[in-house]
Amino acid sequence: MEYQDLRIVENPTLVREHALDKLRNAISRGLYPPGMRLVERELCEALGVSRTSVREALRQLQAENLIEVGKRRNITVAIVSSKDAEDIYLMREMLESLAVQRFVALADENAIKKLVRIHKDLRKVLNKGDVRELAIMAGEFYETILNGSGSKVIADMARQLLTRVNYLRMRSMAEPHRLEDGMHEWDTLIEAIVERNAEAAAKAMSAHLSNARKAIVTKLQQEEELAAAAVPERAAVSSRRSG
Amino acid sequence: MEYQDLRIVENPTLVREHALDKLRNAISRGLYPPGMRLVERELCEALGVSRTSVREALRQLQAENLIEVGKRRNITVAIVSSKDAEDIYLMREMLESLAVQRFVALADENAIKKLVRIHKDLRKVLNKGDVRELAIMAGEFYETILNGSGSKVIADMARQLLTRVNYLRMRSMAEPHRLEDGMHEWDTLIEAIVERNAEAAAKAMSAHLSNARKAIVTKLQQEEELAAAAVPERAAVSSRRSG
DNA sequence: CGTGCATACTTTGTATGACAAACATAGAAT
DNA sequence: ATTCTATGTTTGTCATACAAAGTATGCACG
Repeated sequence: MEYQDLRIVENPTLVREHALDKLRNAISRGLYPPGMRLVERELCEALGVSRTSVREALRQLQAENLIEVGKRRNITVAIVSSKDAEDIYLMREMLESLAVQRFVALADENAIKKLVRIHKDLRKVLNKGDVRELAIMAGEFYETILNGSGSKVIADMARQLLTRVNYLRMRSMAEPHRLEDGMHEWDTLIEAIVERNAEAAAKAMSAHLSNARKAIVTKLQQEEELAAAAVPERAAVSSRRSG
Repeated sequence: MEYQDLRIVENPTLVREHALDKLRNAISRGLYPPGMRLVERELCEALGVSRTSVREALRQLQAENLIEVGKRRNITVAIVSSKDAEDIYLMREMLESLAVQRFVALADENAIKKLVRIHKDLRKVLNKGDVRELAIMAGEFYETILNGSGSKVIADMARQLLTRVNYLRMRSMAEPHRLEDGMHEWDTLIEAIVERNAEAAAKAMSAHLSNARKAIVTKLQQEEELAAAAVPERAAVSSRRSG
């Protein structure tokens, strides 16, 4: 007779993982906005952990492109340029349309029901106008699809990209026009998923992200032009006279 | 008048970066093969650096999916399953066909000449049959295209994927049949690039990676079946009776 | 006034040493 | 042979320490 596998799923949550999560969240939801300087000792205090752990977390954030190390070694929250955003959205388009295609092929009824539920909740929250909550739920929406795509490789990569543009997404949602459009695109997407039409679902996802890309890139370009006009040149070089 | 930017490009090569490079290379070229256990203190000795630096390097490798941390916290070189390999190659197909498309659109004569030169060298090395050197040059080939794609975001991601399957690529090249095919595919690709036919180049790249994918996935599946047959079941669970 | 220099502070990179917790190993005891 | 025990190994975490580089402060002097 065989013994069953009774092992407890150990979850001693490493300190560095905890720190990593906290920092990643802070960045992705804009609590630490792009360009903000991150000082190790301050992070230690904010997180209540040692420098060792903070530094290990920072190395992971660095590999995830969420922070940048300047030439003077100082660490700042990464700034996503309009060009970067464009490429990231192109990649999301490829990855997530593939992911949703697989989701439709693989998902059981429960997964689809979950998606439909999130979608309904989204509608409700939309009417309330709470952008923060909306962003979180939209995140759940994507997450459900990624989880159901059956590919850890693709899901991981898509998640990483999503995190990088999460702050931009949130700000983009603040514009009511884009929100309405996005909701319609989601409607189409959900419809295709419920009908288990993989092809249509992939197309819908692709269209949705393509539109989101255009909106965000346009907005970023405008901001970049404004910034360039306001500070004629060499703005980034002189670190002194910024205040 | 503007002051020129005279700053010296500082290159104090951080110890942790050095360690990271060394480890990444060791893994990607199979010196540390998949599944190998990595012990921090041994790495310290091998690299001649402190545990602090090794651990920071390990965190980056972890974020790059080149190593895995087991439930017992032990670190091993990541094993790429046939399924992972398939997904990675699908992503490479998407990314690198896009990259080469852009390369053709953007590249100056020099970049193209460089590519042609590498291609010629590849032919020569192919006849000599030195697989290691071949793999390195093929890497340069891809790297040149990625650098010329004009997108840091895409290039980074593609590089990361390439690193993950680099060991598999090397082993795949050991099979002469696949090598010949691959060379022909490269011929087609180079031809399209020289003619500055972006569309054709993208197609050629896609076809090449698709073929490479099939070859590698098939091979991996065979190996996995063999391994499964040799060790009936629960092989991964009992860490004791393996020796 | 502001120019220049000296001094003190800050931040990062790196190394060490310490210790607990989780495991693994080898003997010892039954 | 099974179980218990003592000992070693490995990782996770912290606290320090210090050098190098950069930044800020402040003072003296023409």
